[in-house]
Amino acid sequence: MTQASDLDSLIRKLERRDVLSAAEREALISAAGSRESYPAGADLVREGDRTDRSILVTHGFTTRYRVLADGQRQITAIHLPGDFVDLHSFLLRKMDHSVGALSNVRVVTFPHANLRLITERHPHLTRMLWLTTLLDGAIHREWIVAMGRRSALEQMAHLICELFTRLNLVGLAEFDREVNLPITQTELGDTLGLSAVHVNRTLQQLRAEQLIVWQGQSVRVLDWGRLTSVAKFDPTYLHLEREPR
Amino acid sequence: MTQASDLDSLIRKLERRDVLSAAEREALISAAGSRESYPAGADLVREGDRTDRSILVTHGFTTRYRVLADGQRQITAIHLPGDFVDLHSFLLRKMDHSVGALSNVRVVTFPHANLRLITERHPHLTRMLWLTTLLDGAIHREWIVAMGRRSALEQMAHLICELFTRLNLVGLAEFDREVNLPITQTELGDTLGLSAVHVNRTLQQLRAEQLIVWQGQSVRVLDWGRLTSVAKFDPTYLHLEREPR
DNA sequence: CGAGGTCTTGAAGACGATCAACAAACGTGG
DNA sequence: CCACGTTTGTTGATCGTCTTCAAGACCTCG
Repeated sequence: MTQASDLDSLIRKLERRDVLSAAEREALISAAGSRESYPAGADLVREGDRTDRSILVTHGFTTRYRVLADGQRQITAIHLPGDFVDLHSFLLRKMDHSVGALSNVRVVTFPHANLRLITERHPHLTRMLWLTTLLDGAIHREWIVAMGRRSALEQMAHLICELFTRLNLVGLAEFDREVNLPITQTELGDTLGLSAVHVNRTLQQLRAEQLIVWQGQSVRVLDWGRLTSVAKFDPTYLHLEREPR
Repeated sequence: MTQASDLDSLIRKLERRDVLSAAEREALISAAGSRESYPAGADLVREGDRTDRSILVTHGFTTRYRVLADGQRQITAIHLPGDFVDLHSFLLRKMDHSVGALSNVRVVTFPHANLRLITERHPHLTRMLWLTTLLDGAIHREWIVAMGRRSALEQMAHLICELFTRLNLVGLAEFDREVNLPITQTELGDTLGLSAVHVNRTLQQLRAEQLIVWQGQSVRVLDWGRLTSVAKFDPTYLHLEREPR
């Protein structure tokens, strides 16, 4: 069964934005269903699926992606522990994208029936769950800005800044230490809308400018200040303030 | 004061996705606050604002946009009548983008206090409002796919297909008739992440291929089937099915 | 009628894609 | 523990899409 500690990242993420009552934490824990594991490369959900549950990542990394008719692939979101991969399926019902595992992942499922109960009994907790999907939307908008108006170098730097900040939030990154990012250059290309070759050259440029070290899955930011300035990274869109919501 | 008919587009948009009870329609109407008007070019909301209300467009077109330090601009959403421009400000609190009027617009405001009451008394209506922000997110994802993996021509065709479909939903477009789109080529460029010059050439190509006629603000699709196939437009992401949510 | 915004066109150049080949790292089974 | 096959990363050369710059036409509205 699900253990309370599985929800630590989620609760940490929520409590960064507002206070949760003990009753709300309880409600969240009792809404959780089964634990599951998926190997790297597996699909957790497929485009077109109609599921009766939403999935929370507890360990590992996943992506939302779509594959076009000609085989081209675009990743539209990267999920870290504490992120729901498809909370929107609770109301959208039919998946308009797939969800794949970047690394081996462990998840906890939330039956939609239980989520519905939360919306009927816990207005504030409902708003907090709603908030997590709004944060998704804010990140989507930032990616649109990056894809539309930033160079490959800026875009890459921006993604690294975002991932570090979000990982830090759930205790998985310190800004001056190396971090584990299980994502290949091909996947980075599918995320940023670039070719894998150009991703490679962009990373080399970031390395040449002494901004990062990226070897295998280990990434280290050498100069956070300069990286954020290259990226024009402003974390406002992550809404990190704790306030009544 | 707000008239019930101001909410027609919103209610039409919601009822396309699920049934609303009379009590829910009432609750929505009584949650509405003042009516306001803005001239084309005005800002309804500015990045950094903390507002105590959310805005619903009843007439006209608006955009969400961000301006980068170097003056570059990126539009991240286009709103039609029946769309909330910033329902997310109810929970995100601080705006991470601005909202501008593409045309003269009329709006109805919803004080956050009233929205909060809805979340406390009307679980299903709350889910429907939540749903509208999830639809925003789904559209964002589709734009990310378009920006990352589609050519300028495909991207432009896709945007036209999306706008026609969304306008049709609120009774403002027939697929074989001309439609009023108050958006300049510069603004199209800021939407698609292209230069205004390239937007111009892309539109000329769509015209040369007998797909559209676009003169001033009047747009007419000449061959919906071929346009959707050029755009690889699949409306799944707009979640047009009516079902329990 | 004039002025500012919008649209259009041409020329040159940059950024990133594509193609191709090879090196390095990884994992799997023998 | 090594051999081998596969995935991932790296490099060079060429190509194409889209950008930038610049100028002129058109249009709308005071």
